[in-house]
Amino acid sequence: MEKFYITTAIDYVNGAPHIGHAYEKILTDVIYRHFTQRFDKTYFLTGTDEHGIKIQKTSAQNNMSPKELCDMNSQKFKDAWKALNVDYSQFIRTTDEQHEKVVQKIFKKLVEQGDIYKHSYKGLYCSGCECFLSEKDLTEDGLCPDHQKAPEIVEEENYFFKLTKYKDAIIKHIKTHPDFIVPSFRANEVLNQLENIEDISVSRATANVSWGIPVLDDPAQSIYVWIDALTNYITAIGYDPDGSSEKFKELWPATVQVIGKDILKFHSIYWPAILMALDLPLPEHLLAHGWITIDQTKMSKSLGNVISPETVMEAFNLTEPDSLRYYMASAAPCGKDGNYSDEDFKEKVNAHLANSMGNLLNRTLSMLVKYFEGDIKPEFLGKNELKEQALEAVKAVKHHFDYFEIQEAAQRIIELVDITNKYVTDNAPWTLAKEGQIEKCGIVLTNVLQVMTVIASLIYPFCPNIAKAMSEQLSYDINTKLDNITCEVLKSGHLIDKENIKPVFLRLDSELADKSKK
RNA sequence: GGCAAGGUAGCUCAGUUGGUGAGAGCGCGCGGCUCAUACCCGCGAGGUCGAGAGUUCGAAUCUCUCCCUUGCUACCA
Repeated sequence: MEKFYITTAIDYVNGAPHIGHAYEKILTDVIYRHFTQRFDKTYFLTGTDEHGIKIQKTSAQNNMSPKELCDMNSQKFKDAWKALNVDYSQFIRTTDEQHEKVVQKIFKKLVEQGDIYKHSYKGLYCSGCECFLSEKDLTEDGLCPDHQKAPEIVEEENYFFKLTKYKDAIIKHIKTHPDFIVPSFRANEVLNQLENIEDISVSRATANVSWGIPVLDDPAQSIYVWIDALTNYITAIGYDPDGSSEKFKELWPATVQVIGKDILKFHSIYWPAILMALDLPLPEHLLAHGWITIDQTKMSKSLGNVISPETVMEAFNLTEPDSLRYYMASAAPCGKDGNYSDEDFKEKVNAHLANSMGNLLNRTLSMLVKYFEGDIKPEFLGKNELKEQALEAVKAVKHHFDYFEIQEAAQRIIELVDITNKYVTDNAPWTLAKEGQIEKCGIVLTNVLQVMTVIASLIYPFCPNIAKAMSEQLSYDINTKLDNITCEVLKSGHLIDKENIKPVFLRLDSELADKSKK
């Protein structure tokens, strides 16, 4: 029995979720759902990162307590993932009591074993950044480039984590595990960054940052984001320095941790170092995805082009998230940036989901009803020329997922659809029916329907609702494991009545799409 | 500035270690079909493979120079 544990980055709750957050969760969910079709034990963790001075400030501005703000925004993320059919197993919040307790214990353990030490530090502190800046970070006027104000000179005694102690081990790990960082071209970037690594500050004066987890036995210091946030991946599933849960022992190390390319440094350097200090194995893969740009422009609040998943759903009047999921997961080669545009979205989902895949099922079932009253006769079975191609596609899709080539996997599925459409046209069952070659006609239709069950399974991770609609019309069990796919599950007997044949995905209306562009 | 990746048909891109006349998808044009969600199938486009030079019997594929783009370096999915 193979296990599969996948995580997303936890989102900072200083605002509402946007399409970039959604992209990561959809991508993760697609991967997760695929592996649920293969493995018995799968687990998907997501959540929110809730401490820090930004939350503290934003909540004060809004006359709320930090916890109230976190509760409110965290709920927005949960709602968004529900709307997008993101089927996480657990949603962790860094304000969860269990998490906070274990973080304190981890911190204490690292202090006791000498991996965390106290150190007086004098430097240029920007309260906006919530961190010390070096002089080269500043503008010519000596201002923080991001907040346009002068940093203060602050001397503070903080706790530091001995990152440098693990530098060589991390370099070695990256070099000996070429598939640790996906895509691999990012590994070079990380190795470069490792050259100039220093110990990192892992606490803040509670006087400055009160919204954080206090250091055990030293409440004047609160634990900074690295130890707090990164450890969520293990605290959520029951890690405890004093003895971890069975669940933890079963799930850790994570199979793949999905993150944005911007936080790869923290996940490929800080996080492995922390794990090494705790004597825990490292995750098998870090999957660093790119950004979603909007109409070729990077999405940002200042440009006012931030799109939320709801905006897209409403613009196209979508009742199900399947098409958005399909588009986002297959829009970009994994790791590179992908672009979102209304036009491209409409074009892709219409072509693939409606015209090719949906219509294929529709036309075939219609003929089965028209010529055979919806019955599959025994003599139609067992002569499927498409079987090999269908099983080949299953193999290829699995292979692509093994390497997190999600776009390629989607392409391969559509390729199988195209092959099958061509098969229908080439064999022209409507002509066979007219010419009285009734058995051959039935065989052709049955062959196609058998392939459709395979397609339903393969498309399921991307489009769970569409896949379910397909499987219902085929009386197929969508929970079939990929290893059990035979391309001959349909048996003789009555399959469907005319009134139960329904398009599984309707074309996006062009007028509607035009409207949404305004 | 440093490190890295890339510039191939209108668009998005494939093109292993150099070698049959340079490809796919989408869009577009024409043709076919009529079972189907005005769908599906076939055919076509003639792109100096960023520019220049070099190596070679032969280069989109190797070398050098130049131009341009992007990523990382430098909080943020």
